[in-house]
Formats: sequence, structure tokens, C-alpha cells
Amino acid sequence: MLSPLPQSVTPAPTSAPFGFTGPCLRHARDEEIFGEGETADHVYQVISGSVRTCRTLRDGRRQIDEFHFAGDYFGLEAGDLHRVAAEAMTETTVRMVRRGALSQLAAQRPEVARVLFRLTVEGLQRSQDHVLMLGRKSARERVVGLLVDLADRTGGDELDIPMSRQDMADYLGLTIETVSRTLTQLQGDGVIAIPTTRHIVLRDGVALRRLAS
Amino acid sequence: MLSPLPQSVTPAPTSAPFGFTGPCLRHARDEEIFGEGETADHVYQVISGSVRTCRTLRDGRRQIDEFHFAGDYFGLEAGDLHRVAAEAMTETTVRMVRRGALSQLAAQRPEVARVLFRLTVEGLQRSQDHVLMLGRKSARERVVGLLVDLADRTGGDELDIPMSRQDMADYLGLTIETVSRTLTQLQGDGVIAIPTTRHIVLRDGVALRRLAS
DNA sequence: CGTGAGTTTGAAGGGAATCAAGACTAGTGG
DNA sequence: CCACTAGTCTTGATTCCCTTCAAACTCACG
Repeated sequence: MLSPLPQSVTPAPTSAPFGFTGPCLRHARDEEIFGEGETADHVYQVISGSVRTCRTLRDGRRQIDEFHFAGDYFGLEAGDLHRVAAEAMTETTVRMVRRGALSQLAAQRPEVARVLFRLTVEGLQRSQDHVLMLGRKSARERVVGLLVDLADRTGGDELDIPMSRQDMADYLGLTIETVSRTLTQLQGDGVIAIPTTRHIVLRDGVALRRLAS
Repeated sequence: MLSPLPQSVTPAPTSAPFGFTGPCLRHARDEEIFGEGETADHVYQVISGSVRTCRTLRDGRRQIDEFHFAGDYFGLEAGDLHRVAAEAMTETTVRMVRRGALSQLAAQRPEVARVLFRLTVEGLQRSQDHVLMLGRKSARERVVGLLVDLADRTGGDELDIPMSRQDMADYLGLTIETVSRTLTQLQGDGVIAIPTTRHIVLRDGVALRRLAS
């Protein structure tokens, strides 16, 4: 995975939902935003594009924790270090918020603290959904689950998939071959269409939601 | 899974770390503390004993999210409903804290809000560890991972396992047979000893921590 | 001492991984 | 514009780890 330097910096802080402020950085596809084990002195929010946060074992096995899209925030840690790495999946703009500034803001404005807390609890619940999926669901259920989740988050049945098959596999705890085969099967069953690799159409949302278990 | 009524209530609120107060309830083994889908108007803290939080699919597949021991809190939700069920694994005492009271306390005392926030972020990180384990680790790595985690949390290499093999399996995303076989193998390798079913001794912490990947 | 839930062990089967080509696709340069 | 190429994705054949099915064992408890 290549990790060139960030392309550009917007020096002027821009405002944001919940009053987060900070400079915006542009990242190219597959560029690292921060690495596993780096000091965590910023929290990030996706302005546009898409980000994956992941962890890699010494032998190279990789697990993607979460996909982040516009509005989502990521990079918050309990300790001093980032326990996950973050990489742009597409051309992406993120806002960086200093951790100190954020906790100060949260201390001054209770509604900011509340929003931050709620976002974190929601992240925990998403992670619990992920655990259920990885622990107890079949390959087919996992793939369908991801498609339905993407549809729910983008609000449409026409998905422009920002991630590669490898990303999907590493999120779902499967191999790239199994993801590919499963998608082909789903297309054969008529519940999805795959006009191009990065474009998937959910043709039967009801059936899919049933298949996701 | 039986769910008899709670055994007894301590009416007088008792104090607790972080200033949480509320009545304490005693629960028998396998008793339900709250169910999936019930309204979430309390947050809980384990005083003594051990609790599992889990989710069950319609067809009966079960995934345990987390094991909770003395001091741990659980049951916090972003929405109105409990998305997981909580059950006592052993004779257990829990403190119930009204959700409204807790958020009020957090609003008044910033240090309470901070502690609550940190605990939630830590829970998120534990869930992320769980995701990595379920997505990318072998049966052996998972079982060892659980044993090491239990040792780290209880601070000793002599484990009094509060959960059944089924609980371990449902936490690890495996079957009870695989858990049992794996434990037997680990004993055969000399890295653990199993004097009784509910008592496991870690004989080689270094080797085990290596095996956990 | 019988009884039954929980656990262990064995044998067979299956779902996903691995190994291995082949087919696309996007980007490159002639 | 179109080969050329590298990377990504798909498809096929085989393998293997874990599950499933089945039975024996253990131990707490009446």
C-alpha cells in the first residue's frame, strides 16, 4: 500500500457540524491518513470521499474495522496511540481537529460533549453489529449485509462502491475470491445487478434485507 | 435459558466508583438482567459476579458481545431500546443507575462525563479487538486470546472460568466442540492445564501471548 | 446410585480458503 | 488510436479447518 505525502492543505480553518473546526487535508486514493501505532493527537471527520480504518497482524492478515463516509468521524482513541490505521479509499478530504481543542470544546459546550458521546456509542453499536456478522453469519449473509448497510447509509439502491473487492473481503472476514463468487451468485439469483465492478444495483431490497438475517 | 425473577433488591442506594448510585440487584445464574429489545432506562455496573451481553438471531444463532466482571458497566445505549440482552453467568450483584440520573450527573460533573466517555471508548476498542479476532484469527488463536484476556483482566494465571463452554464458543464465533478440542490440544501442548472444567491454569504465559497473535 | 446437563471425543461432511488460471479494466506509451 | 501492461476481478479445482452428527464420558445432585 503506497503512502505518499498529503497533497494539499487548506490552512484556513472551516466550520463544521457540531462546531468542529480545523484545517482540511486532501488525500489521494490509498494514501495513509495515519498509521497504526502513531500518536493520536487529532480526530478526523470525512468531508468528502471515503476512508477505511484497519488493523494488520504481523503476518499480514488485515481486518477493516469500519468504512467512513462524508460526515463520519474517526481516529478517536482512549490512549495516546492510534490502534488502527486510516487510509483514503478514494480521493478524500478530511478535517483534522486537535484532540486538545476538541476536549476543551466539549468541556465548554455540553451539547458538543453530548454529540461526541452519542457518536461514540453509535460507533460501538456498529462494531457490535460487525461482531455478530463475523461471529455468526455465512459468507452470503455478510456480503448482503454490507450491501444493505451501504444502501442505508447512502440512501439509494444504486451503489457506487468506493472500495475494492479486497477491502470488502477484509471488512467481512472473507477472501477476495469468496466475495467475488458470492456477488456473482447474488446476481444470478436476480437480487442484485453488477453493471460494472464498482457499481452495484440492489434490485430486490426486501429479499436482500431478509437474506442479511 | 431460564429467566426467573430477580432474587432480592437492596433498596438503599449505595455509592460507587465515579459517583454512580442506585439500588443493587442480585441475579441467579443464567437469569436475564434485561432482554434484547426492552426499553433501556437503566445503565448497569457489575458489583460482583459476571455478566454476558449477547444478541440472538431469529434462527437461534447467538453471539456474545462481551463478558463483564466486577467494576465493568454495561447496558448503555444510543437509542431507547437495549440492542443486546444481559444475563448473569454466575450469582451476580449489579447496580442499576437510572439513565436520566446518569446524564444529569454527567451534565453537572464534567469528570463523570469524562470517565463515562473514556469507558465507552475503551468498550469500542475492545469491540474492535473482538472484530479482528473473529474476522481474521484461527480457532486456536481465538481460544488463546480469550484465556489471555481473562488472565489480564483478573490479574492471575489461575483462571476460575465463570462461563460455560457454550458461552466461550458463542463469544469466539466457534462451536462448543471446537472450543473443547482446542483446549484439549493446548493442554496436550503443555501451555495450559485444566484441573477441572471451570478451572484453567496458564502454564506458559509467554508462549500463549505469542500464540494469540 | 441413578439421572441429566455439560463436556469431551470420534467420524464424516461442508463451506470457505487456497492454489491456479483466465478475463477484464484502466492506465501508458508508441 | 490501439497494442501493451499491470493490477484487479472472476472462475475453476482442490484442500482443509471447522462444523455437524453421534456417542461416550464426567460430575454434581437428588
